Amino acid sequence: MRVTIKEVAIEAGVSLSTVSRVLHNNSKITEETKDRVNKAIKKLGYHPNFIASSLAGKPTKTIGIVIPNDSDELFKNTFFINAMRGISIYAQKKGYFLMYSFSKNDEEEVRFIEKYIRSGWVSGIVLLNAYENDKCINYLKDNDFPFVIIGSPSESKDINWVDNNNYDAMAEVVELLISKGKKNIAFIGGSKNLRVTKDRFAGYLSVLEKNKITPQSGLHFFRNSFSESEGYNCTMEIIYSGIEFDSIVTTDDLYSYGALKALEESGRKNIMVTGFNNTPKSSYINPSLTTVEINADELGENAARLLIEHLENKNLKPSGVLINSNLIERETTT
Amino acid sequence: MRVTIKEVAIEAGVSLSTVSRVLHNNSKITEETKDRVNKAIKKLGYHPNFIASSLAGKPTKTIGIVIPNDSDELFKNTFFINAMRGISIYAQKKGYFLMYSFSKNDEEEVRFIEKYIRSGWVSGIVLLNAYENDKCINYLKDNDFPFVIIGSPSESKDINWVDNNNYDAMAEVVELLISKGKKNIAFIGGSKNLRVTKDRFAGYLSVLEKNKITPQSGLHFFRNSFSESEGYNCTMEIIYSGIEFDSIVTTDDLYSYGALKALEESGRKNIMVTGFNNTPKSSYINPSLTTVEINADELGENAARLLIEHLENKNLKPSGVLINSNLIERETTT
DNA sequence: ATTATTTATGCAAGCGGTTGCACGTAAACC
DNA sequence: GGTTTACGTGCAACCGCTTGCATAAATAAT
Repeated sequence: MRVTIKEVAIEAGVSLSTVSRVLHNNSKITEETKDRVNKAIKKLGYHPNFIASSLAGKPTKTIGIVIPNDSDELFKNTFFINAMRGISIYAQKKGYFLMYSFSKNDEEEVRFIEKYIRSGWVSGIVLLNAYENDKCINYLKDNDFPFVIIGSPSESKDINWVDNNNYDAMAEVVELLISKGKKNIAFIGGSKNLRVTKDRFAGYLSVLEKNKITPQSGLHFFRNSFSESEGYNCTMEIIYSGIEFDSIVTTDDLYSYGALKALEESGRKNIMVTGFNNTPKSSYINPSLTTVEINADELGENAARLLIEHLENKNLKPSGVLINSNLIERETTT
Repeated sequence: MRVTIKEVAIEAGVSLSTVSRVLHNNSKITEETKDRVNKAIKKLGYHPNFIASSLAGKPTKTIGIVIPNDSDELFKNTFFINAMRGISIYAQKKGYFLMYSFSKNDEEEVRFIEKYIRSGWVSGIVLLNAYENDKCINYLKDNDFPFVIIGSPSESKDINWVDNNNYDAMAEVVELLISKGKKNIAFIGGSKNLRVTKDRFAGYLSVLEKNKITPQSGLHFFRNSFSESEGYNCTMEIIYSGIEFDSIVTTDDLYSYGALKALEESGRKNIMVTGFNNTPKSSYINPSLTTVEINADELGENAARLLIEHLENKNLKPSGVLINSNLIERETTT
């Protein structure tokens, strides 16, 4: 059997409570008894039993991570592992345990969250949602359970979130194109309902305005799914429309791959293209794609920080954190 | 406060023990009381508290996963996330929770394992070690703690492991080359101390022998680190040596990338090259690389299966499982 | 010296389940 | 009809730790 607090108490000649107090050094214990207890702990090789400790009321110091498993897109894979690693870096530093589960769909996602909460295992949850999942958020809010979401919530409900500074990131991209003499910049993005699309589009518009360029709605595209073919189609639409354009920015590398394909097929030269998310493929293709690295590690790390801070200080107000991204210049903008 | 077994007992008009027994339906309880209890459970929305249950002696049904975090290369491929997903698929089906931690180095790895065990949280461990880590294995064996390792142990110590059928996989690769008329096949692999290298090399030799081709030691390379530059160097060595060769097999895509570079630089044509691990880059480069998909999902899934089976049946003997891989033919072998 | 105040430590009641053993009742036996 | 057997259920101890409250000793105040 493992060494328990009881053996330590006997060895040190004190009561169980004293040992427990030494362990949490919360009460004023004489240096002398503290020493005795610590020696006993060392001598017996005692390690506290977290389960018992949790049952008795201490927080579990465990965070549950829920990962959607419904998307095969590659970038998400590196995104997830990096985010998970980021979370682990902060959590481990703070002595927290990490649990994870992959969910096939929204419904399962809620079920897992429920299980995490009801079982008593975890004291906080990180939602690694690439997109909206109001079911989860509502469930967590209804249960008043601490959580943080990576990605911004659609409306600014008062919850904890961590996201990129999408406005600035896209602004930087557009600045780059303008500095290269581009003026007619097309925009291909996801659904306009997504906060991320709105922010990136706003960043795009801001730079146009700053440079006294009138935005042309004929160059703006919002699609409901992320895929190469959507990028291809949008680009073809522009070409057929006859609207003048000299460059394309997108909110996801996938769109850009499609755009590049369309440009090549239609023989259009000197059109600069940029992407978003720095997917693995972006550096291997020819020409290599200028894109934005979103720093998933940092997103994860800050998500963990935010959550743990709120776990340890219950009356902190929910807040959001913006993480900077890096523009990676490659061949499609030269 | 959450609903406890006590409220259920009162609601159903039975004792705590009866409710507990219904929950585990291990003793003979009348259908009628069983019904009453189940109704009460449903009515009150009762969910068992795993923490209490674990304290009272039930297994935690939680598996700890330890991931080495010391190599950035490892994060370029999707091995880990896929293995983790594979593990989750089986574990979740069986109602197990999953914990993970990234470790910076061997030492930290052992520390995390120790923490997992001593805290009482986990009842089994999956080692996601790309290579040997005897410290961990020894620690786990010394403590007689259930675990499984993904990758084969160096010697066949009696432990649970899951690995690819590296012998057959490499044999298939070499068969392919021979079927294309190749005879002088170079081999570039990792350290010969690694079981994985030994197995793949053995598979390679077996096919040569079967085809009455005499292996030439001048075409065999074993390097201690996995990197593009090692692959480059080995290939250059062959070229300088003047030994005739018409193809190269490697035990990792990274070597192959280096080899391709060397071949291109030196203007050698018609040399077929194959890799291993199906890294993302392998399909994007030009020419695309013929390689072997090792099916990380399946490795993970089977690791979880093996571990859970042993957890639930203590007197099972340790065993190993071989997972098939798939040869992916691409342009470097056409 | 006596009483009031502080302080370090111990006591014991939980936290929410599990389970060996005891017990009462009903069925089975002679 | 009385005794044995089997079976379903309850009692209570326990898992290892936490913590409010009580207590005894030490210190300060009068």
